[in-house]
Amino acid sequence: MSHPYRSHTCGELRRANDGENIRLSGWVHRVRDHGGVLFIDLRDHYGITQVVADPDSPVFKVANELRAEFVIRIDGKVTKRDDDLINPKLATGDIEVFVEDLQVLAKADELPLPVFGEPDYPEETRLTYRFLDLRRESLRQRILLRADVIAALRRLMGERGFVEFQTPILTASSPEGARDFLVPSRIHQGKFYALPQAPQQFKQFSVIAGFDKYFQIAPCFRDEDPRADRSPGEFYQLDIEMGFATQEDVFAVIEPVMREIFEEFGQGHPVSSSFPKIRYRDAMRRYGTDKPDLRNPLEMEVVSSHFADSNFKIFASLLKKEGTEIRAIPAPKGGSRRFCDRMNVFAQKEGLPGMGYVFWRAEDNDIVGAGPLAKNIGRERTEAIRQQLGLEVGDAAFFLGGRPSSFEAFAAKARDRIAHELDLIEQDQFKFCWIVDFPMFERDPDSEEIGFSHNPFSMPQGGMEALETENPLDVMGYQYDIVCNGVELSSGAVRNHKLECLYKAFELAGHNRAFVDTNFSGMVNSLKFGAPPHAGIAPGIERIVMLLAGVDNIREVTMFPLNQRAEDLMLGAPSHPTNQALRELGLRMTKKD
RNA sequence: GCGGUCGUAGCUCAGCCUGGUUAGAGCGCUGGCCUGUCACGCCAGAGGUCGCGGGUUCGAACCCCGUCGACCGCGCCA
Repeated sequence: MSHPYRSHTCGELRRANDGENIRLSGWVHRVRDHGGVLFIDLRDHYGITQVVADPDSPVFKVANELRAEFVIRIDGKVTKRDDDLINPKLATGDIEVFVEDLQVLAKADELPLPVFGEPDYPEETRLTYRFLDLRRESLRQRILLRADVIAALRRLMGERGFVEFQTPILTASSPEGARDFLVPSRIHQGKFYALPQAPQQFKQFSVIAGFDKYFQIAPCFRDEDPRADRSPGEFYQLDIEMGFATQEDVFAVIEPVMREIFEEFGQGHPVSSSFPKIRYRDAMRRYGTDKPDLRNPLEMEVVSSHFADSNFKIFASLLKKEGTEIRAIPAPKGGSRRFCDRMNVFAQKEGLPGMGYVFWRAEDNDIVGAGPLAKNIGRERTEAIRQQLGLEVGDAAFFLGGRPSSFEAFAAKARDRIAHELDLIEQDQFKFCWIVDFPMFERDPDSEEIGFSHNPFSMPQGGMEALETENPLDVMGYQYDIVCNGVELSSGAVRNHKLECLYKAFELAGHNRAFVDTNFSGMVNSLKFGAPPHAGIAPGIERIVMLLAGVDNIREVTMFPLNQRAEDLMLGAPSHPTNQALRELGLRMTKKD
């Protein structure tokens, strides 16, 4: 036996190895002690093999001392199992190994976190003992899935002529965007680096430098509060930028990459054959959100005309104000008072006064709307609404009114809730779409001032001419999001590579040239020396893997995540610096009040 | 910064609404028994400041106030 630890792995032995003398190393997954005979499930990266010890074995006594997660090396003989003893759940279930020698390579204390059986454990424990958590099959498989996805992305991008570059981690603070992580400079005391929120500027420089197709599995750092689908601190993007490219060129690259990834790793669930393009404005109107879940078939419709000057005074008077409308969420098969009341209560819990509804039932061979709202507006208007929404007996519709911005967020939730309750969500598939034509500018509701609504560096549709002649609020950008099952996977844009046009865009957002020159000097400079038209996108890696793995928490697809309070419980980060470190950096701590 | 939910054995949870003997169950752990299990089985045992502090009460896991923590959400994330 030449190797000190193993001749085979724990996932390798088959019936064909019957009779061989072999050596295995691994963790004691589980011991089943029958007094006279002892079964040890031995586990390594590759699988589990059943090891058997009986009183005839020279190491029977040692085997009796084994506990969960001991690391051992065994020598033994592979034996074919009798037909009635085969374990079909194990890849190695046709055989077992009779142990002849056994060495304990490392003992294990009583476990703070069991590996076998994977019982639910508090996340704090799982993060403190992440190395144990990672021994558990389900987390382990998700981390391996992530690795496979990243490897496939590299392959797919490479096949398309994209070249992977590394960009700086110690870089400059960007005045726009999220909070930066700052790193103090020792050489320049009092100055700080910032960790990149994304390699946004570097990827543009790459293309401006003439590298036609850039990509990177890029680490991004943002000091913002976490959510279930948003890790505190750091995350990864498939960062892409292309020279001489239009919006359509970016779509043409990303669509097949996404489709291949989701088809290969998506548990066989079907993937949209084409990715429909939905204008931002239409998405907000139909779904109340710019990241619609297209597995949900419900679409809102504007039904203002049916309520104008009607006897439903709340809506009728509402509609007299500027910028208001009434929208209906159809609810096929939701036509019971019970269901409608439940949704109304849901609306009230969400802070609305309520949600009006009509439901339709059969009456004397006729379809009649029921509910207080139907009574108020009368039979004709109720019927017109039914016709518009294409609803039948047994269906219902819910109504929201006011300025769209005041109810759209709730409408999106309600649409989601209604579809879930009525079981209308199409399960087990990936439905993609593009959201396009985002507005370049928006009016701040408080200050009334016009600012960028998205990325200031995006190319406005219509270019300079549009900026000079159109109402800024009507100008749209070449900006786009890719959305899958209601999850925003990424944003992208055609970049504004014309300096004059960039100045003009900032001017409309209330910033003069000096502001742009000061805050974006690198970008401004790069546009002065022959910047090609270019465009890009950056899908979030974790979001993709979450969808593929079917989990709704980003920490379930991250090997060593920070907790909700942005702490590393294993290594104790963040931690206090030493006085010497502070001195070298020229920093002094002050007390927080 | 704000809101919601939760906090009882190492873990998952019951008990709390309606205060009253010794706070229970399953899993895990320890010991014993068991020669074919693979979620092995059987017997026994250890293990609790009911998150913490205060209040009400003759009496608090239970009611009230405060506080700490976890998770989820809002703000934030161009």
